[in-house]
Amino acid sequence: MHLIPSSTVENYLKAIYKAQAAQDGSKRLVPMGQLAVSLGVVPGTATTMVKALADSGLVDYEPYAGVRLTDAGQKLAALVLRRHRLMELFLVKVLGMSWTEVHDEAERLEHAASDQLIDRIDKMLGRPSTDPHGDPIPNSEGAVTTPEYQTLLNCPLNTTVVLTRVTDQDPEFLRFLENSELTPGQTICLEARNTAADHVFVRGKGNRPVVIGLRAAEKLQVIPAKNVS
Amino acid sequence: MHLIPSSTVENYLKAIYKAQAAQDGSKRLVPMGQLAVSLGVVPGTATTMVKALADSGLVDYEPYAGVRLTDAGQKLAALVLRRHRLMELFLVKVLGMSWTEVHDEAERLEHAASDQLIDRIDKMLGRPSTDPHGDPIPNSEGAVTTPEYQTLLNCPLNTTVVLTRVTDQDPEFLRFLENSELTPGQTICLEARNTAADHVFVRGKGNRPVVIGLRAAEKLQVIPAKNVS
DNA sequence: AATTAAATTTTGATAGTTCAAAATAAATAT
DNA sequence: ATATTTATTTTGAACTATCAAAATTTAATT
Repeated sequence: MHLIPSSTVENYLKAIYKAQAAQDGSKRLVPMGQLAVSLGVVPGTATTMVKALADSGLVDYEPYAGVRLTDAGQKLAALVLRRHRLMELFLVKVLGMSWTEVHDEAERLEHAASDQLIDRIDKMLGRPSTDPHGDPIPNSEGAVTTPEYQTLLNCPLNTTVVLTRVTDQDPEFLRFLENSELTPGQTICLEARNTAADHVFVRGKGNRPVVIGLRAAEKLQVIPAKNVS
Repeated sequence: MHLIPSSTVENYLKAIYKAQAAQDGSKRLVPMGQLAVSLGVVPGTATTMVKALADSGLVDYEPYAGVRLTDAGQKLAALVLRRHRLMELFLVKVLGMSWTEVHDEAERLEHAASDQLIDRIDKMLGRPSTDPHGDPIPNSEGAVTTPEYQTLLNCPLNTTVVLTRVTDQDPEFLRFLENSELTPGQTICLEARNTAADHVFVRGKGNRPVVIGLRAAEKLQVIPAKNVS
């Protein structure tokens, strides 16, 4: 019944949260198989844990259908993401680590840092709203406002846009972006999109043209250059 | 046989290390009961874990006698202490936390921080040799030089000395010291020592006289004021 | 030396997290 | 609608870390 939020529990909640966020607003159930894959465990393990989470009231579980966070689970997950993202930004801003490599470090520290420490970091960074990848940072109550960005898949052509968020944490991918001058905050311009060829043409800051596949293009979120906040 | 150094393993090694350091140089065996108490577990638990540590070659274990770190165990323990102490200093120096409260935070972070992060912190702090409590910081090879300080129990009377190390991490005790202006680095003077009354008289910086018991006095380590390094 | 007391080890159980493989349910294809 | 594929759940087992309580060993007393 009463489960102390261990690292494992926090990771399950986080994975469910991200899966829900990825599929739309929320509502829909996350299938067990997908959850198991994202956590790197065998399906049966996910079933077992999810049943325990359901007993603790952190998720709703429908056998053979999937899981969904309850309000309590949602809040807890958001607080884990808050710790993770503030930690990432801290590692970049204060310790000078590369934004391409902070993910794994933060992945471990997020379970060890106290709320007090996190709040201190938050204050030191000036209560930031996004992390180095452009992911929104939930507040200390677990509330987040996730702006609806366009991606390079659906944004207008030949318009100046600002690269705002990168939804993939793979260091290799991030290093590629860095080498291509496609980093969050950069002003870029989508010059062509070819569905048949499965690629898009982006012109980055240094006027450098880069070709990337549609799968990767979808991971780059942008806003029109005019309403930079 | 091959045991991955979990937080638990690291904590056992650290506890054995500290017990050895507390009783003298090393050599002698740490009794199981003492180890169990310092880790907050039941004696049988300590026995079980220590046998596993012995199987991994991290400790020498003699039934009914006690444990002692092997060279491998010693090195690992020192590296955990390195992480802990650098983390403490970092929390104080960079995040502005109080030296009286960083212990528990570091206790958790020391198991999550990568060597890479620790080295970055080490560099940022200028490769410091001691933490906020005056405890020496092992180098990245696990080597430490632990100076032999005197304590308020055996230092000369009416001599100016520098409070150099405090060997107790209890926040309440540390806050008492802070309120009494007895913090590491302060110049103080031991004006009286009374074994019968179980107390000593110290005059701190602001000329403020403080009386403390011998048990507490033993936790305050000092060096003569002249050879401040 | 014999007895008592204290410390240590064993034994049996439990909780959390995981896997492998068998059983079952749901979805898809024939 | 029946068979087959795919996804999910169950079952049985393992591993880590722990405790309670019984058994044993060592140390201390009488």
